[in-house]
Amino acid sequence: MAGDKVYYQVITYIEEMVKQKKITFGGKLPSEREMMEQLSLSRNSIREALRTLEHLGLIESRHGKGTYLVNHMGASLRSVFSMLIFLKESTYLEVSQLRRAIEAEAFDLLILKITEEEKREFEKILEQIPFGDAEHMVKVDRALHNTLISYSENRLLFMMMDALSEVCDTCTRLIIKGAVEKNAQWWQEIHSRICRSIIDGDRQAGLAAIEEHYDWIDKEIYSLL
Amino acid sequence: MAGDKVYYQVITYIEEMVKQKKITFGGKLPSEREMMEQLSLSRNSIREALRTLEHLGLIESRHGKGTYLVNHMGASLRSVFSMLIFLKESTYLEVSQLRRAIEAEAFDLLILKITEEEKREFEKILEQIPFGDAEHMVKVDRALHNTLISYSENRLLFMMMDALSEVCDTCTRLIIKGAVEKNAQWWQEIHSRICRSIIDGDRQAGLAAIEEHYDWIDKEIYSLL
DNA sequence: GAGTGGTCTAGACCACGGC
DNA sequence: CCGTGGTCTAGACCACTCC
Repeated sequence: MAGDKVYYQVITYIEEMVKQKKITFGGKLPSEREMMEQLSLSRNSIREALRTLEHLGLIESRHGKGTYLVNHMGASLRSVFSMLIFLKESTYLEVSQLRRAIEAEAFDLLILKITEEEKREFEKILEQIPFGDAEHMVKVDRALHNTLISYSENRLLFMMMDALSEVCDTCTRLIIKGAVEKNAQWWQEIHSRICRSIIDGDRQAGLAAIEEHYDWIDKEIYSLL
Repeated sequence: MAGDKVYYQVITYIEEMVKQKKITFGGKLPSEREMMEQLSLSRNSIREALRTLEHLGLIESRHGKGTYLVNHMGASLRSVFSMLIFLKESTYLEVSQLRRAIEAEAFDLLILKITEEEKREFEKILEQIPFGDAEHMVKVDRALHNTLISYSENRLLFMMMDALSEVCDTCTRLIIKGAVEKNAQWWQEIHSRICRSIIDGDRQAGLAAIEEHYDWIDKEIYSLL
């Protein structure tokens, strides 16, 4: 966190306030004009620093209200990933491979510590799989993957998956819709298998289903290029 | 990438230049004073925008020289992860679990497309495992994990692993050094197994070894808390 | 209307890099 | 010495939110 530029003073200043718990998430920071006095810096420098922190996901400036301490690190990750894709420094296929890794790991963690109550959640999802049109199935798909990740109880995995999902949202939607239209039965089956393996605590079957699920997605991505 | 704030004009401006290939990585952008004229914005706004892009990893301002288009997205990721840890919105254990996921996936990709030449690289590493002190073994460890990831040919996995590694660098170093001192033989064996499984193309054995490797790290992290 | 962020003005000086 | 980024000055006006 070190640096020679002036705005690091602002960052340190805010970090101190966080450390000493003078502000917590959702709390309001001193106004720009107030920080200006307290740190004897120009408003320019204050604002440059705030911009940095804003894009780090630590604060949010609300017009007419003030600057607030928030936790939007997820959005930060998202913008970095978007930039990577934009600059072609990464591809959808690479993103998909990372998603596969995260989902498999989340599944592994989930299987170890899932409660009966959580299992019932998956039973509900399982029931919803057979019915509905493409739109409905996209929803069920999201619900399943989301629940899987969140019950893994690893906030980092959750945040990563969330960020990555949004990055290639349109791409994914296209693929999923294509899938449920062309191959609805297979799609239903693979998701049912994932659900059931969670409920039954069958690690091998679950991982295999996830593999198959992503193999298919990767194949589709490949065919889109 | 939309937004109402003025500095989005600057971002769009630069994005356009990138799209039209007027500048490439390493290239120099117009000076702040020049952009000021071209976009009819104040220098303040230009600079706020540049700060945003700098912390996104897209540009770098060099004092006395100018602003350059770069690719430092890795550093951006790193700072977000550091912030997460700093704010206790994530833990070393969570980071370790993500690393495990990435490494397992990289291994999977690697196994599919490794060349004979690349295998020889792992043979070299394998030879170096038995010799040396703690310091040496830390180096070999790095070399192995690094080579594994980079041969997976997924730049995203590589970048993620790189960012995550630096975030918990001191923590990891401690653990590894502890390992090679307390349990050198086990440490050597597990790394040998990873190498051999790559050379032999034995997916099951490799994944098992990686699991074991990270199980041990997680256990150590747990005992540090 | 008071307070706040968003932006601008029209300059200025310093520190750094390259010629 | 010149161009560049880093920072500052001492204001200003607008748009927004809350009371």
